[in-house]
Amino acid sequence: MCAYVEMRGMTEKEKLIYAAKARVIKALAHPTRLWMVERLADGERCVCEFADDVDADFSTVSKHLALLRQAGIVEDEKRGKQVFYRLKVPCVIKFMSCVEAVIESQAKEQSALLK
Amino acid sequence: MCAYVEMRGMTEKEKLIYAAKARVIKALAHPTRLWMVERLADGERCVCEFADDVDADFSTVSKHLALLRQAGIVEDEKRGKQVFYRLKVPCVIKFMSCVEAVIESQAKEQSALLK
DNA sequence: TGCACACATGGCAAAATAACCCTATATATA
DNA sequence: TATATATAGGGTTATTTTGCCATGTGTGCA
Repeated sequence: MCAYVEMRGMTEKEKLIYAAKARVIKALAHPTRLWMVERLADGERCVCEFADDVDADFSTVSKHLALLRQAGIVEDEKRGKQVFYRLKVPCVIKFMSCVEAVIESQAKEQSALLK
Repeated sequence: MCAYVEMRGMTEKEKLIYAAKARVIKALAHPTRLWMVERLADGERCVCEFADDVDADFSTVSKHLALLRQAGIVEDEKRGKQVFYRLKVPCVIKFMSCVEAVIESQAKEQSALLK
């Protein structure tokens, strides 16, 4: 322990809150799920559309979408034989530009090293 | 496969991009790391401050911070015996309000079920 | 010079995740 | 009603992540 004044431990309530937040973010932390979320920014899509586009088993795609639904990021609606998914809280899309900023900052650093 | 017109598979380049994005988001997808990132919004902190606050081994805290650094989210600076961490791309903080919105949306739904 | 502190890192075991295959369910359609 | 289609969910295995311990490194101080 270091000799510091202002100590502020993580309370029990905070632990629960941050676990919940991490759970939402974790749902976005997968290439396929991230891609699907960004596609949903353009409007709803059914599972089979994703299954065609993504190079993965149908059941894998279905499970990814289920995970996003459980996290509260998307919602689904069954119409006929198909199930359509759409963004429930569209603000998640806005975050992507920041993620890109992180990557660009990294890239800039990397290229600076080569000089 | 369903009978749909507009099919747009994930290109190889997109796979790389989304893997990179997911890597950044994954760095945030942990309760302890998330908590540390939010604390850093108030200014830099040294590792030992976190170690005092977080209920985990010192080495665990150090590894979490290393992971955030490798993801390009924080940067560190050694001053004397201590290493100080600070946010490198502060926009990540703005995302938190959206994550909270997701959780509130979920909570609202849950309580609606009880009526 | 030697010691104590602040961190980082390698190794390891447990836990969580991911992706496949297979089966079950619901809905349109013949 | 039988059948094909669209999707969900269980089971299993491989991979990744997590967190602790032990150890190594650098820095200030006695």
